[in-house]
This record gives sequence, structure tokens and C-alpha cells, in this order.
Amino acid sequence: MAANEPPKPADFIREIITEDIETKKYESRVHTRFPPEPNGYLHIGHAKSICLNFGIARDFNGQCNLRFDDTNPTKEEVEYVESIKEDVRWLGFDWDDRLFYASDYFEQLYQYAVLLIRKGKAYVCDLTPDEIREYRGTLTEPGKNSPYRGRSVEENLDLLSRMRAGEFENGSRTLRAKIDMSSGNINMRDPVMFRVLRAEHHRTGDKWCIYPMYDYAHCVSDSLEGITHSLCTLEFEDHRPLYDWFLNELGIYHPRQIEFARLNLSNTVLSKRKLIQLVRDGSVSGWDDPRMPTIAGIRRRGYTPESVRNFCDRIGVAKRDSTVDIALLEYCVREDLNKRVPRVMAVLRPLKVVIDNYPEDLLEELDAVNNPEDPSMGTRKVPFSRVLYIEKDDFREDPPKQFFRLAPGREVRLRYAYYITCVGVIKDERTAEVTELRCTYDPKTRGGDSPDGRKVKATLHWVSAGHSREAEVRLYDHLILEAGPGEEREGRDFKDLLNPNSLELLESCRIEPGLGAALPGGRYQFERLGYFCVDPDSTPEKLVFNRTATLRDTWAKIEKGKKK
RNA sequence: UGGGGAGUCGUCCAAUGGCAGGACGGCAGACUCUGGAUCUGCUUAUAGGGGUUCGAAUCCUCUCUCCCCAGCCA
Repeated sequence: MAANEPPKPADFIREIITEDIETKKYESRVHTRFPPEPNGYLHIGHAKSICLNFGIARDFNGQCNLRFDDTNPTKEEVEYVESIKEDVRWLGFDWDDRLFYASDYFEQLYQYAVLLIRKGKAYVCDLTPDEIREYRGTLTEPGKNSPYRGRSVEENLDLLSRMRAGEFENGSRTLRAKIDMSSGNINMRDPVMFRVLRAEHHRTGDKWCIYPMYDYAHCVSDSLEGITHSLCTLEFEDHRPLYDWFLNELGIYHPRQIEFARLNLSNTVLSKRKLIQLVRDGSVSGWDDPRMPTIAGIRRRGYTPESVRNFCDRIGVAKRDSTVDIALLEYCVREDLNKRVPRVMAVLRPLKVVIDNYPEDLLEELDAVNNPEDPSMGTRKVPFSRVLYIEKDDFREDPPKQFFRLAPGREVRLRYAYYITCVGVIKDERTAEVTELRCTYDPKTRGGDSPDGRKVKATLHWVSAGHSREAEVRLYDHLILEAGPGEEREGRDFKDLLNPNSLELLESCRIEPGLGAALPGGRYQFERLGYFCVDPDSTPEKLVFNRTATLRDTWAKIEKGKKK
């Protein structure tokens, strides 16, 4: 598409923006912002918002700011600020020099508050938090006016400056907008603008004793930055009248707030409260545990930024509550990795195989294709010898009907190597566990093709016992067992739904020798198993891999279906 | 029961008065030196009732269901 061609609207927000451009609203500018509160790590739900905001700026030749909504120092930390910046960058977006903080605007917010007091539109209220709640009324009953609502402009001004100066205790006084205590919209019942809060702010230190509330700070921040379209999630729909009220009363530049549905993902929790709980109680190893739906977790899990962006494009943007099947996310990462990562052979649960008729001291280097999807990735040599490992799952002494793999008397192909036939099974005398297989190979099938054209029904991956290296592999599964978003039914905590088998540790896996040089972050397909990446815990002495995603597994599906 | 929203395949998103379509999932098949990938086919939806119209997912109307709001959180 040509750069100047207007993009076709792909969702209702882009439709609105397209129309605003046509009608020359905001001088046809497009300026969005991504406004996280630095009180936790970003997750896949934020990725949706990031892709939306930065994506719209890109599509319409506009700009997108990164703005930290840091108005509550009791919950916010620099650690979160840094992680958020890293995650947005990793996703592939750039805010150039437009990094802002709501705390940049504290002084301006204060001055605007003074203006509202002068207009008789704000007042200092001495009600306690409990009293404010009582006066607010309920969903069905109107509230009543605060007894302090009628204070003079002078008294309000004096009190506000003394709030700022730190003369009053936390929670003792607030500055409130004077709107309508009987409004059906509870947000309009004289909402708090500033609260007394003596807390160390990660950027402004102890300079302020009062901090602005979201509703007041957000619209003014948007206005100050010249935002045109302020995109937020559905729960802020009720707040839009207040957003508009502040800006109208202040008489300043007025962006438009548009709400869209937040992302819900099956088998996942996406609430900051729950995620922080998992981190704090040790249910996961940290914010970047590969099972976490955080950007940091997804990254460590081996997802690519491209696959996450693609996912965000595919799920669309709309106003109805929805829960996306996590299978779509998994599809996106497989699709991407399939095309780009090298294949390699690794045996997760090794079963020893001795090729009886293969010479003791022979070592062959066989050619293996690095990526059948991309010939330009070339080939490599893998060593073959008399003693090998194959996957335990690839052998059944008593094979069920649809099991095509190795069994006594059966011939299969070892990928890129030879046809082998199982001629003996050695078991542990006490446990009856199969510990070793004796096989013969057909020398004429070198490379994996038989000159006589006979077929085998299975191709197995393998490694040479003497040449392979040991590795630790971490297998991950969904953190949450249930698909639905409303995990909390009567009397149940979401933690009851945690999958007890979300992590399986395999410490004695065998990988082909070429993988010895794998560096953290490196991604591979272990043939027939899935996509794996090297974990940061990995060292040259001890390689550690994370399973990013399994391959689609028809056999597993058949087996699972049978059990039912 | 106040205010604000939303109802389309199992799931997500389209269709903006004119043949309800795509993706994921599922099922079947083709192909395959990965039971992978790829390809093909199938599957299934307009919450309900009235109305307007030649024609309604779309407009009107009544009903039903679901979500959000009573923080000095965002």
C-alpha cells in the first residue's frame, strides 16, 4: 500500500478516526497514547492496547506517546517503569522522544484546580472516607451534598494551598469537583480530584503531599499532550462524562475518549491483582516465569514479537466482552516459528537403542536439513553410531491399533539415518520397565531412503548416545485449567484452578551435539516435539530449554480421544 | 430497582437495507523422511416476539440475557 493512501478502516475505532480526518477534526492529526500505570508488569492484554495505539499512529501517519499514569505513589515503582519501557520496545514500538509522566503535570494540575475553585466548580471537603461513601448514596439512591460544598472561594483556595503544604493528615481532606450528587452516574457525584497523601513518589520524591486522581489527571494529561483519540477499555465508559466535564469547565483542548473491550484469554488470568498474587506467593518463579501471560513471561517462553503483534491483529477490536481462545495465540507463534527456526533433534525421555549389526567403532556424519520450509537455511551433519537414544514414547511393546511407531519386529525410519527393526527388548527384572532396545539396521537405507521403495509408517528422531549432550528441558502447560474468564465461582478462589502440572521438569534430555553452542534466547524446533528456546538460566555447562509450544500432535489427540 | 454498555458459527472478528463471510478450533481426506508444515472438503451462527420494507443481522418497538459502576485505585 502506498504511504499516502488512506488505510482502510479495520475496526470501529479506525472508522471513527478516518471520519475525523475527513471532517478535518483536530486538523486531521492523529495522536494517541499508551498510558500504563507502573504498578506491575505488562501482559498480553496490554499488548492489545499497545498494538492498537501505536498501530493507529503508524497507520494514520500520526504519533503515539508513552505516558506513565503515575498518580498513586503507594503502588508504583521504578522497576515497573523500566520493565514497561523494555516490553514496549520489545514488541517493536518506539515513542521517540515522547516519553511522559502524569507526574510531569502535577503543577499544572494544581493550577487548573485553582481555576476550578475560582469558577466555583471545586471545593475542599473535610468528610472522612467513610462519610464520603455515605454521602455518595447508592446505585439506586441519590447522594446528598457535602456540608462543605458551600465554602467560599477564598476558604477553598486557602485550604487547598495548605493541603499542598502538608498541613493536614492523609485522608483528612480532599478537593472535589462540584457537579451533581444526584446524578445517575456515580462518577459525577462530586468526584475527588486531589487527595492528601504523604508518600514518596518515585519521580517527584516528597515534593507533593497531595496527588491527583485518575479522572482528573488523565483527561488533562491527554489535553496537554495534544492527544486526539484517547483509547481506553470499556469500564471507563461511565467516566467519559467526567472526562468531558473537566475539559469543558477548564476550557482547554479536548481529545475524544473511545472505549474498546479489553482482552480476555482462555486458560489465563489477566488481572494485575491476580498476577501480582501469583508472583508474591511463589506460585510462579516471578513476573517473567514462562507460564505467565506477561510480556516478560511470553518473551522468556520464546514467543517472538512478530507473533504477538500478529495475534493482536487477528483478535480485532470491538466493544463486546469476549474471551479469545488461547489456541489462537499458540497458532500465531507456531506459524511464525515454523518458518524461521532451525530444526534439531532432541530426545526428551531417552530410551537406549543398540544397533546389533552396526560396527562398534564406526561413526558416520549424516546430512540433515535445517529447515524444510526454507532451503536457504542449509544442512548440517549429525553423528550416527551403534548406540543411540530414541524417545520412550516412540516405542510400545504392545502397540495399540493406530500406533505407527517402533514395536517388536517392526521397522521404522530414523530421520536422515537408516531404517531399523526392533529385534529385542531388554527390561528391568524387577520393575518390568523397558530399559533398552536391540535393533538391526539396513545399510542400504542410509540417509533414510530405501532403494527397493518399501515404506515405513513412522520416522523417529534420535541422537547418538556417545555424541549427544545432556540438557534440562522445561515443559509448560496452561497455568489455568478452566477456559472461561469468570474463574471465580461461588466460594472458589482462582488459585483452585491453577494447573498443578503447568511445569514439568526433565533433567536428563539428550540433544544433538550441534546444539551445544546454543545461546540464551536461541529458538529451535525439536523435531516432532515442538518449539523450544534457550532459557537465561542456561550455561555452556548446563543447557536449559523452555518449551514455547508443542507441535500439533495428531497421535496425542487420538490417544486422548481413546481414554474418554 | 439508578446510570452506562453489549448480544452474529464452539471461539474471535466481518457484513453499515441487497447471496451472513474470514480466522482459530473440531471432523474427514490428500500429501509428506517431522503423526509437523502444506492443500482440500465438511461442520455450525444473526437472543426472542411484533412491526416497517420488494427485501432486515442492519431501521422501529417490546421483551430477555450478559458486562461495568457505590476507591481518597487506575
